[in-house]
Amino acid sequence: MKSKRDTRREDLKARLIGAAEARIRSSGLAGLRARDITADAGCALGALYTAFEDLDDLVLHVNSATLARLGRALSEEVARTAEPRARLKGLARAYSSFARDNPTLWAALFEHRMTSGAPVPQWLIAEQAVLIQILVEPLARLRPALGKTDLLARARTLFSAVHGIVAISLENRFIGLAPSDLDAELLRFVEVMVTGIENTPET
Amino acid sequence: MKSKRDTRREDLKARLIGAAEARIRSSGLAGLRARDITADAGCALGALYTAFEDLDDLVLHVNSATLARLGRALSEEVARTAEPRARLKGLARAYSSFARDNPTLWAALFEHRMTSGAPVPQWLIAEQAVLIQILVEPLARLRPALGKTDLLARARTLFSAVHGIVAISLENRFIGLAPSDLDAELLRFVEVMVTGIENTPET
DNA sequence: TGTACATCAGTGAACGCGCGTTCACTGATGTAC
DNA sequence: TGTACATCAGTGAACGCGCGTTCACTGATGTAC
Repeated sequence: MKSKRDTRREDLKARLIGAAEARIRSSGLAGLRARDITADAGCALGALYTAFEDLDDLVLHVNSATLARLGRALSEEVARTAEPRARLKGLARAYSSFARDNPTLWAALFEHRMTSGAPVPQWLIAEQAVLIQILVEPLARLRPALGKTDLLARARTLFSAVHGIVAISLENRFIGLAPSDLDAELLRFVEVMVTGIENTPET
Repeated sequence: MKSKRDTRREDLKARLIGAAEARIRSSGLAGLRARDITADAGCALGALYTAFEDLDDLVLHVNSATLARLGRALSEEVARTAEPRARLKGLARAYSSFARDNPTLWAALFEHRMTSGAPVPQWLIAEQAVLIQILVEPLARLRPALGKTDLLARARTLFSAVHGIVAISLENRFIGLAPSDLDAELLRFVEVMVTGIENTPET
């Protein structure tokens, strides 16, 4: 059974992740400060460095939690819609909704860079891979003859394209679609993509 | 005619922009330092603040120069290929090449946020709009019946999607296509999109 | 169960430094006559 | 053209502060008997 120390430690970690998440939600990743987080979490500044490697490490854990929530949102859509075309459209809409509802947390997934310049750790990459698999499955049903490698490439392209459309629309820094037109344009886009993927001849 | 003062001033601005550009090219936007720039430009630290509002303002001017170079790269492709489908594919490839050849400058276009949290100034937005117009023209020839608003929406979607595919592939933080597969996948993608745009019924 | 000691999670003041921006100064450029 | 004065672009040392991280300390938790 868990020692009191272990329980406290886990509780501290959870409070720090929760506080960091709330701060990113309200002020964005760029406004994240160690002092704010620890104050919100009700612990000393130094405690952050006993629970996590450093601030980057904490952000990675927030991103992990965000990926998990995104994964749950997409899985709900999977449970809701079986037919491949409809499911892919639903997934695009779910992705767009998630990004719109959690703009700063979602942005942190892509904005965050390690201070040291180190690459994103493998365990986070692996968590991302799970999401791509959600796309592979309906694509495989649309193109049963396609090999694993091709399916993965198609899934990544589809994900990246949908992400680009959502990202450029939501940050209003570059010229993108007005948010009101986003979902309609996104559905049209996925429709076109899916039809294309179904009918494109093998290469 | 220009006074000696005006000439010097323009020269100073150009040197600062050049130095900042070179620094972003080699170390990325995050590594940009006022001291490095002015040292490279051969002027005093304070000179930066006589030539530009602040560091953000200088970065905006670098981004403007980058947009201009991107615009020239795309225009060359326009001159090379008239047929709409082939031109759109060529533009996607040119965009991907530009991003690959100028990764940090290209990334700065999307990464840079005003320190003050102010929005991107209108004059920069206007420079971006010109690039979207390059897509509108061939799309209009593919779908002559489509209205201006719809064409613009289609152009923005296409741009955003291509951008997303390139962006996620080039930053290797998120799961994207391997760079070696990028161009092939991009061409296939544009092919599918264009065919879809040609054939999708009016809404 | 109770006591004595050991450990170590958590504390928070202090460190250290990076870095954008300012400002009193000066020497080159421009103006007036 | 030449001289005297005015302007102001450019200088660079100094400012100021934000902020991640450390570390000597302490009190709560765990262990041994």
